[in-house]
Amino acid sequence: MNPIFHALFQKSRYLTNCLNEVLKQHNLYSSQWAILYCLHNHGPMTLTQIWKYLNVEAPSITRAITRLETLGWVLRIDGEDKREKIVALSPYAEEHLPAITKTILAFEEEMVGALTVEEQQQFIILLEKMKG
Amino acid sequence: MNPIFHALFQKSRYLTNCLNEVLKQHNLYSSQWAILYCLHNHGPMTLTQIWKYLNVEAPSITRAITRLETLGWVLRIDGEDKREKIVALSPYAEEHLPAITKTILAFEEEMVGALTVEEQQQFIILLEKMKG
DNA sequence: AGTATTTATTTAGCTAGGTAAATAAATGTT
DNA sequence: AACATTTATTTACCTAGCTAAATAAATACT
Repeated sequence: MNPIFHALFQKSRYLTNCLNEVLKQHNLYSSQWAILYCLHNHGPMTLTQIWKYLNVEAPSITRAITRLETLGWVLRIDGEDKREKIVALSPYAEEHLPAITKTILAFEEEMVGALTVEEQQQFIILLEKMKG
Repeated sequence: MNPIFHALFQKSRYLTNCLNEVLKQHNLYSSQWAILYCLHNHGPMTLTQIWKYLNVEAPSITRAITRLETLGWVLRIDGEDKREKIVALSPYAEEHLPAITKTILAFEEEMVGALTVEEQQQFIILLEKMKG
């Protein structure tokens, strides 16, 4: 097997584990944070907007949102189109996001700090080149 | 969030999904194939050797081996040290591995073919640079 | 208007990773 | 030899992705 795949999968697992470790102090998992971050940038979104943006399937998002709702991070609001549910950050989330963002920025600096900006760009270009 | 992480996680998911798709014709999942490939290269191994090599936790391997055993791909043999179980490829696996390897090589060529050898090396170097 | 199709979300059930704790055999210590 | 510690595997249970199918609302068609 091409070592690229082994290396890529392994680093991906490793980084999500690290991210989960770091997010423990905020009682969050990395996938939950991805959603909060998404909502923070875009404002309230429908489930469909979220899963399309994050590039995962709908059921994963349904489950994550349900969890985030019971934990008090997000609110589910009925849309005008009664089929869709709009998801928004709760005041609790708004309040805590700055501290979490700080944690994340430190984490990213630690993980990716050894790479120059050019190397980071190069890395993404190479990633994109795998299967067009 | 640094786009590197988003891109990395996403490509990792995408590639495992593609790999699963391609392995369907052999009735295998990517994680199962990783173990078969490992055994093919190293010969019979203990569970501990396998999970250390693949860099995952022991319970994931226990589960996968149990599944591979009931499907007839591997055999579990008691070691001299009665605590450890030695895992070996079954004759069935030995028989089918060449065809599977062929499938995998074609898949890899498709996925990584757009990258030159230098780019592939560069990619791995950049991956390694993330968190030393 | 009534029916068929599409779209948004959810449910059920699968693989695949993780941690924590249980079990059983081997090894070390006194 | 008896007891404590370490090591290998397993079990139980969690997150997190996936597909397939169910449900419910909106839209299109005739």
